[in-house]
Formats: sequence, structure tokens, C-alpha cells
Amino acid sequence: MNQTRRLSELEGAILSEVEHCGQTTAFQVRRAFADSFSLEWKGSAGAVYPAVRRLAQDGLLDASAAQGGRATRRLSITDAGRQALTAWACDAARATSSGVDPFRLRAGIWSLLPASERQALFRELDARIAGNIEEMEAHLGRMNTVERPRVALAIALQQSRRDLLADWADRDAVAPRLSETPAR
Amino acid sequence: MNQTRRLSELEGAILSEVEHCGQTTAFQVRRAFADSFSLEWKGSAGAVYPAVRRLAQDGLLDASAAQGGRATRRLSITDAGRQALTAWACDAARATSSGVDPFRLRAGIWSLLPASERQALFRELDARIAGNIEEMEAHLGRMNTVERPRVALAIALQQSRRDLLADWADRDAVAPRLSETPAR
DNA sequence: TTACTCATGTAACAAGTTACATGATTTA
DNA sequence: TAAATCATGTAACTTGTTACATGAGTAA
Repeated sequence: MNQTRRLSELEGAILSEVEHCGQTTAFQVRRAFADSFSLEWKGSAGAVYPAVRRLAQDGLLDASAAQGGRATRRLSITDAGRQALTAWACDAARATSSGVDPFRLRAGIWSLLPASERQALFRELDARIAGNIEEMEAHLGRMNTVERPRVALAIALQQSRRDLLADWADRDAVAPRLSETPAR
Repeated sequence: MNQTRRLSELEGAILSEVEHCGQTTAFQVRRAFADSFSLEWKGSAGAVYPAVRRLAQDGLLDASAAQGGRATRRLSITDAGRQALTAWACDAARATSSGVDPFRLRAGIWSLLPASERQALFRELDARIAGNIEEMEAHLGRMNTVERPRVALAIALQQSRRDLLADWADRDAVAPRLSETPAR
């Protein structure tokens, strides 16, 4: 019962999900993560089950014992859990940090690619992003209150990536330093 | 010498840094990460040194032995390393994934907060973001070719967060469900 | 000579991944 | 009854974190 432990991002996401659903199982949380457009996690069993156990041990989740033959545990959030979730959600320092963005991280390298390769890459990136945005927009209407703002932000992110790609595509090539063809 | 191993994000970032500097040490890479505005890593020794060793073992980095009394290893990228870096940078599937964004993850919860708390939070978030943008813009001129586009994207991200906050602040409050004061 | 910075590294731990094991229930 | 799905979990592994140990050079 470590009262003042800081929740990890995954733990916060799990608490969010349980809070929103009122009553769920670890399995359904996993599936929600796997189906999500805005979450990076695969909902891997090896991450979710231990995290749920930690949260239950700390009294943030209530994991009621199985009632039938099936080994299902119904999860619900406790008052302490709601408080921890609020504290986690209101952690302004963490909320405003820029996170790990695979696009941003790679963007620094792209100017070093030969122009033709860079242009081809930019076209592929743009096509993928466009498809991703379309997919997200198509599902926006059917999303719940928790997922919708996340996806709205994910769309905004992807849109700003597209804008930047378009911007860069217009500019002249910088002297390329990486000439090998990627071994994909 | 696992030829076709996929690089982790940290390994890619390390290769980028070494490629850009031409000649560095693991220590300087660590410091570059710690000083970076766009990178989330602390440049922790326990991550960087093992990663450098892996990259050297795979023949992607050349770690020349110490020359003086000081135990410094000069790092430089090999041809195989340049190829691996290119492949990593051109991995379109990973580059276009939305990543883990602490702001986006929490945004789903904020609509459940009581209006007064949410407004206070939004003010704090906005102030922090504004400060962060200012800081990044102040340093933009002095940044190198690799860091600058990253920071440009980080600024775009922070700006879109601000826009969204302003947008949401204008709207009516949704029925709040979380009422406890966060235990900060 | 004291303290700071440069520089490398390890140990203990945290928390994620994949792949597998297990078994109940539902559906074709 | 065979297969799919629901459901929980563990084991081995990867890769990050903090905190510490160690020692060389440099500046007050």
C-alpha cells in the first residue's frame, strides 16, 4: 500500500480505462489498448496483468474474485484509485513534456538523405499518415469520451507532420551525407 | 554481428548523434541527450554505455581504444552503421506511429474533472507550454542540423496543444465525475 | 589540496515485449 | 466435436531508470 507512488503511464492508462468503463476485466482493458488508435501499447499480457496486480495491491483497483467457473476478475476503481488517477492526470510537468515521438526523432536525419531517397520517403510517409488520419476520422463518431480527445490530438499531430513534410518538400536539398540504400 | 537486428529508438538516436558529430565519446552523447530539448532520455549511463557496446559489437560503431591515461573511447560510425542508421530513419511504419504522448494520454481524463479544477489545470498547462516554446525558440538559432528539425516539430506539437487547450477552454463543462483534489 | 568536471562502467531495479501454458465457454 | 474466443497468467528477454564506484585531469 505505497500511498504516494507515482503511477507509470501504463498504470494511468489502465486506471483511466477502468474508471471510464465502471466495470471491466484485465482482458477487456488489454483489448481496448490493442484496438486503440491513440495508444502505443500492444496491451501485452506480460505488462497488463502485473500492472493490474500492482494497482490492486496498492488499493487503487478492486479486483473482485471470480464468481463462476471462469477465472474472470471484475475490476473497478476505488476512491483511492480515483484520487491517484486525478493526481496522475493533473501532473502538469509530465503532461507537458514532449514525449518520445518516432517521427520527430528521425526527422533530424532526413535532411542528410540524398534528395531522391528523401522525396520517395516523404511520399511514403505522407501516404501512410493520410491513411491513418482517414482511419481515425472514420471512427471518431463511435468513440467514447476518453478516447475521442486523444484521437483528436493524434489527428492534430499527424496533420502537423503532414504540414511539415509539405513544407520541407518545397525546399532545396541540403548536401546529402548518407548515400547507402536502406537494407529493409 | 547480428546483421539485420532492428535498432531501438535510443540506439538510433545514438547513431544519429555520432554520425552528426563525426567523432564523439559516449559521455558527450550522454550530455547531448541530457541537454536536448526534443529528446526524452536522461542520457543515463546505464542505458547509453550498454547501447554503445551493443552497437560496437554489431560493427555499427567504431570504439577506438583509449590513447592517453584517460579511459576515453572515441566513437565513430562505420559504413554498416550508416546503413543501419538509414534503414532506421527510413522505417516508415515506425516513423508514422503516433508514439507515447503524456499530454494526449491524459487529455481523455481532463473532461471528467470539475470545471474549476480543469480550468486551473489548463492555465498551468498553458503557462508551462508557453515557457517551453519560448525556451526552445530562444535556442533554435544555435542548434545543429540534426536537432533543429526535431525542435521545430516539438514546437509545432506544443503549439497544437495550446490551440487545443484554448479550444476546450471555450466549451461548456461536461458532467464531471472525478471530484477529489489531486494529492500532489 | 580541495573540488569540480571528464569519463567509464556496474548493480539493483522497473517495466515493457514476445511466446507460451492453461483451462473454460461459445459457436459452427 | 472441433475451433474460436474469453480469460488469466508465467518465463525469458530487452531495455530503460537511479544510484553508486572508480579514477584521471583541471582549476580555485
